[in-house]
Amino acid sequence: MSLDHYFIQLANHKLKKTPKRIEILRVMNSKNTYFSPQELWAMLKEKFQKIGLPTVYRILQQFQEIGIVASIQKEDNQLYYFLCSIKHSHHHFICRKCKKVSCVEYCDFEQIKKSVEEQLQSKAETHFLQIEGLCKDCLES
Amino acid sequence: MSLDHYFIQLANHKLKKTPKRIEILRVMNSKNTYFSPQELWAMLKEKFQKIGLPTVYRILQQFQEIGIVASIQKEDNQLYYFLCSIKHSHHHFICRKCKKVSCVEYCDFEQIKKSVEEQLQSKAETHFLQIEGLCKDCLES
DNA sequence: TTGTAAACGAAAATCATTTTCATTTAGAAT
DNA sequence: ATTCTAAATGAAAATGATTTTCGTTTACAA
Ligand SMILES: [Mn+2]
Ligand SMILES: [Mn+2]
Ligand SMILES: [Zn+2]
Ligand SMILES: [Zn+2]
Repeated sequence: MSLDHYFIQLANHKLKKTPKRIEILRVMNSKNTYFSPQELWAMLKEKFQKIGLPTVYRILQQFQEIGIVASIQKEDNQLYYFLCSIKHSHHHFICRKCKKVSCVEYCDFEQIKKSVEEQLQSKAETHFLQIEGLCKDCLES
Repeated sequence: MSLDHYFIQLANHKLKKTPKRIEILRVMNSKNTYFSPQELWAMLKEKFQKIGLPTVYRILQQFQEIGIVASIQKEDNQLYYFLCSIKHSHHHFICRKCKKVSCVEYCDFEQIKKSVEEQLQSKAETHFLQIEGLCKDCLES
């Protein structure tokens, strides 16, 4: 996706187009993988003489708030973000080898919802689904 | 479920049947809700004059390793555990009001797996699904 | 009853994440 | 182009959950 798309979102939410934000977007947009704040920080330190880790955390949080990044859940309970501008509820496929993240729009939750509600007599309101495996590229290599 | 079931698992894995372990099992077995280590610690402090937080963390980890507790994922990225002895892959329904956790054995993942693998030409290996809503009791009250 | 590995508590360490606050900067207004 | 100001940032410290260390205690088998 074009960086301009993200710049427009920044403007829409009155977030300034700063060098740090631009670089984070550039790095994240160069690969479709998820990143930890520390990883991004390490990459940004190669380009900027001064760059604080809190800045990275802040920017990622803001990007999540304005809906251009999403986070994934890992066993280590740390924060991982990736670019995702889809607004409606959907899910993610994550390659366990290369960390690539792909959006999964298809999900027939109705069956499970129905089963849960019947068996437990409860109301299923939301669901979180994350799929892991090997992506096309990693399967081939 | 009877506490004896858990005591047998302790014995099977050569874990001693200590007062702290017994009490954690008793507390967790008294409600079908999830607990944070800190919550359990607070409850245990009422019964024991001396009880360290690391003990609670250690016991919960061990219980997870021997397959009598499982953990849930929350937005705050902290650890939450609940009693669950089901060995095979399944999912959980969590009541957002009372924190009750129910196991969900039904899941037709084949459809999504097929869709993902076709569209992304990837291999879907594992999936994590967590359902949130209101349980029977909380719906009624 | 005794021996011993396992369990435990206290204290400190670790480490990811957040807060504080003084300084700098993007971008709008002039 | 210059000025102004709220937003953005860095440095340092704080926070808070979780883990490690290590000396003492305990479960339980012999
Ligand atoms: Mn879904
Ligand atoms: Mn499933
Ligand atoms: Zn891959
Ligand atoms: Zn409930």
